[in-house]
Amino acid sequence: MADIIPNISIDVALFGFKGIKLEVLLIKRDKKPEMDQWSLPGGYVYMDESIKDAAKRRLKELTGITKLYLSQIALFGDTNRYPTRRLVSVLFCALIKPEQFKLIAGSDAKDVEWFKVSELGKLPFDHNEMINTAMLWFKNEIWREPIFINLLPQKFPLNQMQNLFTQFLGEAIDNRNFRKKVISQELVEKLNEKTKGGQQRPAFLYKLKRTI
Amino acid sequence: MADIIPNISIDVALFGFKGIKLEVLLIKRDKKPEMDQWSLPGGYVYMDESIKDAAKRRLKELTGITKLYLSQIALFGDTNRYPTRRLVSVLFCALIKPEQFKLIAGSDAKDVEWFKVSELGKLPFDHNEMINTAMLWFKNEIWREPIFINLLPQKFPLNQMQNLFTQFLGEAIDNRNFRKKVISQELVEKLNEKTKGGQQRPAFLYKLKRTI
DNA sequence: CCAAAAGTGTTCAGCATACACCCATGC
DNA sequence: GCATGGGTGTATGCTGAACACTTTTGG
Repeated sequence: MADIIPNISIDVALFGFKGIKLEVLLIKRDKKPEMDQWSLPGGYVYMDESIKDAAKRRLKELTGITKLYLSQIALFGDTNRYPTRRLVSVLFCALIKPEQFKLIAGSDAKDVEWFKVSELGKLPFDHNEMINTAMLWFKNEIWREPIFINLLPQKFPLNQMQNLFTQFLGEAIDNRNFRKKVISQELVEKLNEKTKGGQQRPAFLYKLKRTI
Repeated sequence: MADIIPNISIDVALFGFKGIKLEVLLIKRDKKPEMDQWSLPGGYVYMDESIKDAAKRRLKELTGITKLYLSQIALFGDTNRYPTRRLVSVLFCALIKPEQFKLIAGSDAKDVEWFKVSELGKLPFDHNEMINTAMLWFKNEIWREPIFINLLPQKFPLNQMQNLFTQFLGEAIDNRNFRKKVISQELVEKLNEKTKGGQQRPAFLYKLKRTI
């Protein structure tokens, strides 16, 4: 069980949403190369473990969560993507509700934290490209399989959902059309509750009718 | 240049079309395991070569063709997919016009031949699953990016094109709707030529207006 | 009463689907 | 003349896109 595949790694882009800006989980590296830099959490694959199982394991180590939507997005195989040796990496993405778990900085991380996707600086290796690839992938999937709904809390106003969609699509959405669409597709169900404590008119809360 | 990445391979599903049935290229293995079995052509990745370059190189070795649409489809990473050691394989697909080149059985193949996709038997390893995955991928892509048009010869009657689409989609297509669609999307252009030598009414030939 | 966000309907165009018959040729 | 595949048009419904104003609350 201790043996790892020497030239393959996995990286996990874990997205979360707390109502305003889409965020991605980064760890502060506690090993070389790129010691102390913030980067996507990665990991190796054991010899007797499938690639996907390695990603699941890594995700569990980070969040404690086991049952989760996890999708293989792309393969990064350029010769020079990793400085010290030839390493091919498989990118996985997952979407979580940050409220549901507590971050755990594993043995190879000094720290772990959420960063707003729109405010990221330069990350080590090809990790910026990985995040861009993931965002593009979500953008293409967004109406085919609205998996991003896993990011939303149990109850939420529709404007929050629309805000989330907007960030994936990278462009404005007409709110009337948006409401019609999510209701006609039976993605959401209206509740008899409203938001409280805002400075403006309270909004009805909705819950998801589907899970993926 | 001689060193290879020990736990990664690529496999190439090369599709061709001669007017009737969709075909896939298989080689007769000249090495263990599965000696003498027909299987997808595969190969290893050199240490100083990107994954995609390895696929391109392998394709060139098989067909002599260098400029070609080549797409990474999926990763096969189960622990037991290869009998003698842990091997993760990246599946690539390409679509070619069989008329344009001559098959070359490489050093690790006793023979190389086209097989009708609909008539394949059990292949070694997970190669049946690979072909199914590729077919499904094409089915999903078929109208978004009609790459399969690379399979068609320079000039072809529309019924041949429709036949090809039908095989990818796995269901019948209404011929009036099909014609309207490919013409309105400007995929094809009508020529002033007709088929000859058939037993029935000659058909107008078309050529592609787009390449991908 | 004012600022701020919530909420609501209609129209239009384009596209996918369904559907059945006549045409041109070789034999 | 008949068998075989080639070729054509219309009507309908759905979906996505565009578009502006009224409502409700807190301060």
